[in-house]
Amino acid sequence: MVADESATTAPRKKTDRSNAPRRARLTQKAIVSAAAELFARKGFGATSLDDIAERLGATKGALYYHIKNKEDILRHIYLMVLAASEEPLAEIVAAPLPPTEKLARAIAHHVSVAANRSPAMTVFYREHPHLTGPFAREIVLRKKVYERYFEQIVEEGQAAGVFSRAIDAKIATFGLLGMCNWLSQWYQPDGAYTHQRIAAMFTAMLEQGLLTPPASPDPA
Amino acid sequence: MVADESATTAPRKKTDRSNAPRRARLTQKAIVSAAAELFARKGFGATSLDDIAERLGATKGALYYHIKNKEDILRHIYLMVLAASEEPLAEIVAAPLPPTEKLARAIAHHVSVAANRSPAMTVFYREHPHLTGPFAREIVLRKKVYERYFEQIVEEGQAAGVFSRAIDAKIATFGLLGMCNWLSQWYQPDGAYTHQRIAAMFTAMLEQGLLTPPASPDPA
DNA sequence: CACAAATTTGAACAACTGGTAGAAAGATAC
DNA sequence: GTATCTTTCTACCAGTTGTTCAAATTTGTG
Repeated sequence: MVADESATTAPRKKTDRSNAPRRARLTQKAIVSAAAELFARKGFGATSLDDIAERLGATKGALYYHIKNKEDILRHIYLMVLAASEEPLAEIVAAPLPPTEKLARAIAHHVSVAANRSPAMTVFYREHPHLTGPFAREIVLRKKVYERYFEQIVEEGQAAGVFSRAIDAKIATFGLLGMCNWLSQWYQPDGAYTHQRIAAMFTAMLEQGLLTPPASPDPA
Repeated sequence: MVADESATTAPRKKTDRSNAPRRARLTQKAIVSAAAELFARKGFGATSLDDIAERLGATKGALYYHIKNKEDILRHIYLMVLAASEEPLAEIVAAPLPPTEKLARAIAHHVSVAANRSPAMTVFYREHPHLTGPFAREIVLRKKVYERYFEQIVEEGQAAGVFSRAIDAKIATFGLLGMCNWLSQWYQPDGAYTHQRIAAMFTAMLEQGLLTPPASPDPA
């Protein structure tokens, strides 16, 4: 185990790099996205830096040239999710649209983020206890701001009379967010449903409900 | 702080042991429920057996008299959740009720489980990758069976014409389950909402939707 | 009291953890 | 070629992990 044939993996010396590049370039982005997958699958606490390095075909030591420490990787995952989420939603809320349309677009946006950044999203809603210091507080805050946008849309709809006041805006918001966020538990990119179709159905469910309209007195 | 008066519920065998036992008895149930809270808060991978033992005022070694190993604790958490969930739902589905009523009761049941067994539920939906072997497969199966009950209710409603066919039953099910399961992320037992009220609003949302009924042509 | 069974202890263990230091390799420019 | 800078590797540290186990302790019973 100690005496290994180092000749087998001997690094090619000089210029001839015509062969396939054995070693993929190690970047911060690659580390973060590899870590996101591992964190999503095994959890932050159970994933070691060795695991991450191995997955990238590198060694633990190399990681530390690109990242500060383990928590720093987690930080980058959170920033990645927030960067993809916040701005588009803020634009939708600010746009001059009827509440039903705002809700539809907001759901489409959120579902799309959840679907495309699936591992990072899983981590986002699972590993926040492992963030410490001021950054942890910042994330909680930004998450609340994000969720508040949805609540605003619901409230707007209620004020305009298009959404029922019988349902508490806060609970409605938690409900619709749960619906979307739960995607990360079952959505498969290569599955039978596109995220567009899922978003459309979620919107229909939330706006019209499951019940068929009471048999309208429509004489043929 | 350590010694609770178990005398109140003590089955009191023969000799009168009216005095309080100095050391709280270490039981499998106590271990599992303490572990559930810690797993929910810090994650399975980041929670050590020392943490669990310390919380119970015992030592790590003592745990092994009551449980086989760490994964065994997790197993018990899963069994606990399933035991509280499966049977009541099966009864609701089998009962001779209209689909809308079945849906309402199923949601009420599920929300109540999620609200009362909060830490265990959090663990249930978060730590399944840490289950290994045949037991892991069994859990996946039973979870699917459980979720299938909800799907059945939706399909039943569609067949009866009371639920719209425009919404895929599978997606509707994932949506409503997400709504309920997300509770574990925000529900606080001492908060402003009882789980009954939450369930009622979720049901209203899912059945009628958020939209106010189209202004009925109701003169006067 | 004694005696046995049930329970807990505390130490030991091998394996692994996140993190660090420094040498070595590779690339780039002169 | 030499010099410089970036990137990766090896080796190691100090601490923690899950697990085992013989010995000590507590408990129930006669």
